Amino acid sequence: MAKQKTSRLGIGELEILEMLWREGPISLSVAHERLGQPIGYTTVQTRLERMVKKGSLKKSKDRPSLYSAVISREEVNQHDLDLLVNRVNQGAFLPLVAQLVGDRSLTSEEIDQLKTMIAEAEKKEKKGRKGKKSKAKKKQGGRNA
Amino acid sequence: MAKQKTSRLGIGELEILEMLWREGPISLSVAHERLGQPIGYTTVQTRLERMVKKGSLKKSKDRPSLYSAVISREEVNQHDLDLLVNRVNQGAFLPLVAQLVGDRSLTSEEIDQLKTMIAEAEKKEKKGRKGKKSKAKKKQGGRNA
DNA sequence: CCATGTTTACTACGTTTGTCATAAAACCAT
DNA sequence: ATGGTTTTATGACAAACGTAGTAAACATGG
Repeated sequence: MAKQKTSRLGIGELEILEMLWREGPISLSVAHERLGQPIGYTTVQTRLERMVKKGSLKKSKDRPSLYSAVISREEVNQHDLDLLVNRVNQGAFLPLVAQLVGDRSLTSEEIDQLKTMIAEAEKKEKKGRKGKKSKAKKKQGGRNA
Repeated sequence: MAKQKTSRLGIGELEILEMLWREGPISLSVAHERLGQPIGYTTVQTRLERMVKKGSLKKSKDRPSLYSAVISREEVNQHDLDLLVNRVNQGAFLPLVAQLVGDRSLTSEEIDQLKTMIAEAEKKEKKGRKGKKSKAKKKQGGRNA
């Protein structure tokens, strides 16, 4: 199997995707507007078209064609998150959570949600520990090589 | 205020940085080895040099020059994490934590650490609530029109 | 039908990035 | 000093990207 290209989207592509995620399927003219930035009309067209060609966007058959993202915000986030996790200490994800949690002041609601989340995880952990004999954590140890 | 360049590092640069983070200051020849991949010697040289020129790496004056990352793993992670957070529902970070926590089976140690982490945050929250009057999270609604 | 405005297609150009070849320089063992 | 090895310096080329101009196709009010 081919070398699993890292396939990270460039910042430019992300910019387009972000717009489409929040604006939904839109025409080129609208895209140009919504993108704000002092950027040429055909420039946006080119960027959009290239992404269509690469498969990250699709274009509807409507008269003013509507462009929309093929990959969801969640998928991209998941992917980026994975890359991030694999970049931190041998795949440990706690440092990331720590950064996430430590860098902002949380509201008590958020704290509650976090607690719930942990409780969930704990329940799962207990079950896993009882049901199967030592599940051992997922493989993400030594990357591809 | 100028438009806050997104400045995301490309995947290629990240690859180099990752190597340097884990290997520490190393010479070109070592870098070539450690990078593993079937890649030409001078290719690595070029990539390294370009990054030096751009300021993301620095080269020592030793005889076989040693290359090292200028930005830390933490800084990059922090930055990427911020971008990620801003991409998720209006800056909400909980979805990310949820993904992080939900996608893997945690050990009880990890769960403990998470609890500790939450406790910390809670302490901070209480204190903040007493000291200042309602923090109110800042929105990040419309960009530059 | 036709002038005019909108949408789409095609072409072009400069920069960045990945890939590498050549070759000059510096180093080292004999 | 001399030849082989390692390190460093340059030059190149193609693909990807951001930017945008030109023009063909299409739609529409008159």
